[in-house]
Amino acid sequence: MARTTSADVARASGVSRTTVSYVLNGRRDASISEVTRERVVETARRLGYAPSAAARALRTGRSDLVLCVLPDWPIGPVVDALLEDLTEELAARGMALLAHHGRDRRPLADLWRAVDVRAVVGLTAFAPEDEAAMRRAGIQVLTTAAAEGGGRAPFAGDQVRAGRLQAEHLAGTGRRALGYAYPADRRVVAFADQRLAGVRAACAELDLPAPVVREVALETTSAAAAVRGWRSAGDAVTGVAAYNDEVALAVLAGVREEGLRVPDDVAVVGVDDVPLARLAAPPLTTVAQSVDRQVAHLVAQLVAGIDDGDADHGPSAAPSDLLELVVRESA
Amino acid sequence: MARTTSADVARASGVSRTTVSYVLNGRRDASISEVTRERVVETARRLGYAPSAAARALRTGRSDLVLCVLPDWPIGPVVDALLEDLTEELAARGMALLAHHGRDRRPLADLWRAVDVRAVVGLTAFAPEDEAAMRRAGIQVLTTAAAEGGGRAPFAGDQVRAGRLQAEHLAGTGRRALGYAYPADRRVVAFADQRLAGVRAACAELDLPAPVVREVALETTSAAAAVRGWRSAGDAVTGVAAYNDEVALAVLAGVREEGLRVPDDVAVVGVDDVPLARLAAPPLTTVAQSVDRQVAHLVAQLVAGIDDGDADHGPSAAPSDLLELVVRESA
DNA sequence: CTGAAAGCGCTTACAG
DNA sequence: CTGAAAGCGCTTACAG
Repeated sequence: MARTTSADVARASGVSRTTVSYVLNGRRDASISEVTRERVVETARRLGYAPSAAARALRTGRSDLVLCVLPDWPIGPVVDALLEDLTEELAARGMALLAHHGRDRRPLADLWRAVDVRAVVGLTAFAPEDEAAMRRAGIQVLTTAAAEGGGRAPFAGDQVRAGRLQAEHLAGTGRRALGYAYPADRRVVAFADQRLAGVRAACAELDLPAPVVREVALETTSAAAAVRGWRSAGDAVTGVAAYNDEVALAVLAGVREEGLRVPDDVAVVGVDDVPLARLAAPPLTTVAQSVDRQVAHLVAQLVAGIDDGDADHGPSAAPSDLLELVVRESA
Repeated sequence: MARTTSADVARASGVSRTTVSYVLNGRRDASISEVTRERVVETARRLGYAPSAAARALRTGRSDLVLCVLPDWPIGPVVDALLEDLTEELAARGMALLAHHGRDRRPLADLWRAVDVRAVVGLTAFAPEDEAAMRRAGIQVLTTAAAEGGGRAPFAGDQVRAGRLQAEHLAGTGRRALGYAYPADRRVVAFADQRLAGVRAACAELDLPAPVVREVALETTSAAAAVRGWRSAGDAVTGVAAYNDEVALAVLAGVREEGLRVPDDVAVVGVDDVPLARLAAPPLTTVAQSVDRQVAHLVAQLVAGIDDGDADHGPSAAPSDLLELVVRESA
């Protein structure tokens, strides 16, 4: 059984394909009689007619598909929320969003065999040749990735400031010798380095010694080893800034393992405020990132870029109140 | 600057579009001289030629795009791994995978305006009219969702058995009055109900009283209230099966809050074995699901369905060794 | 070994 | 108010 085409609908309703197209695309200029309109709509419904996206794209020269290329690091609730919101916003503009989950370094070129896209939203940086090729093909490219070495992370606000907030809080509660719990997951180094830079900068400004960096895997033994290292440093570390809440939870376990107490012996601060942070023993002090506001900001930026067709929208300044220290009991 | 077409490549290399098409699609039957072939390939590269997916799809009548419709519940590492593997497998077959993240109940029909797809993989059940429409349009539909009321979850192995394993372990360590910590997140009820059914079944078989079900949100106060409820039940509950590790961690916090000890006063078992499970205080006993094997099984099933074009592949039996109890200190 | 031509299903000036 | 016709860029019998 062949696919239903607009010609089928035209024949069945006794009009030309032109009229079918006008009716179904709601063009107001060509005034079609109400009777005809209804007949066409009804026929299309009855026949289960779905226009060919390929034919439309070929004819109009533009696609209604926006592709979102996901980053290499594990995607969490922030990206999830972003995708949902972006899907919604684009749908309101007649566009559809689909996400590419390939972790492979395979060039995007392979994808273009399967789909034509109107715009590509990168939550990660593109290979320069990929980006050039896309622009040459007339695809609009929006990247939220920071320039190499820039102070801004792909999104999620100002990572450097997150580290700064951690160190300032630790210093504010009287800790002078700080440790930094660096993540073992290599996919995440770009974030980690920026947060660590923030801790370093704060230490320098506050006349504290530079933080003692130790890698902490998500296991008690790894964390315990790090804790021993910190305690036996020249100045015994009394405050630890962790890359994120998961790492902070590992540090908590390591401190327990070593028979020390939090925050009396060692204070610990995380980043993210995951749901589990408040359930930790003791409840974790952390830097929360406002997902809602971040996402709203990003979506607005992307939609603006797509609306005016300007491919050169760099990331504009994020609202400055995206980060917030949540003080609980661990520091 | 207009887009580069196969006609441009043909002109620049002094051959016909036929030859360009043959060369670029690697058709062996039409024997093209090696010299010509190389010239065409080189010219295409130099011009940055990318065939129009729309034109190809229109002409061949088939698309190389496979769409994966994601479920309503929060996507975690399992789905992530699945998407990666599936992307890889399909790429090897010249197809591309893209994911749809819309949580909306908006009909899929809107999506067909933007893309033609070869197959749709549903990690969630489709509305009957959506599914019918897709099949009518010649789209292959593969669903991993269990039939309503069926014993198998969308994927991720046998959820009923996970609950069974929890209850059996608790009973095996001498607990007779069991509690069930039901999740507050409504998106996850399908899973929760199956796991709970497993706990119920095991209790019945072992001649234990039915489990006392309490909802537990991811907050200490909510969990503490549940713990009080369990302790004051007719038979004071001494073992709790939690929906998953996150909920189990909340129960741990609630037990602490009430001044009780785990596992001496109350034993707790989770499901999932998330990285944080081993970092809990005390380390969490849980039912691990082998992500790798699950994913491999699912991917094989889906790829088989796409390869032979048979849309009627029901979920075949999963390997039985997907679930494994990991005994740590909480039970 | 290579080219001219048809046709996939749509949209849209243009003519009536 | 509605229709006939062109053309988007490709692939593929078919002819040479």
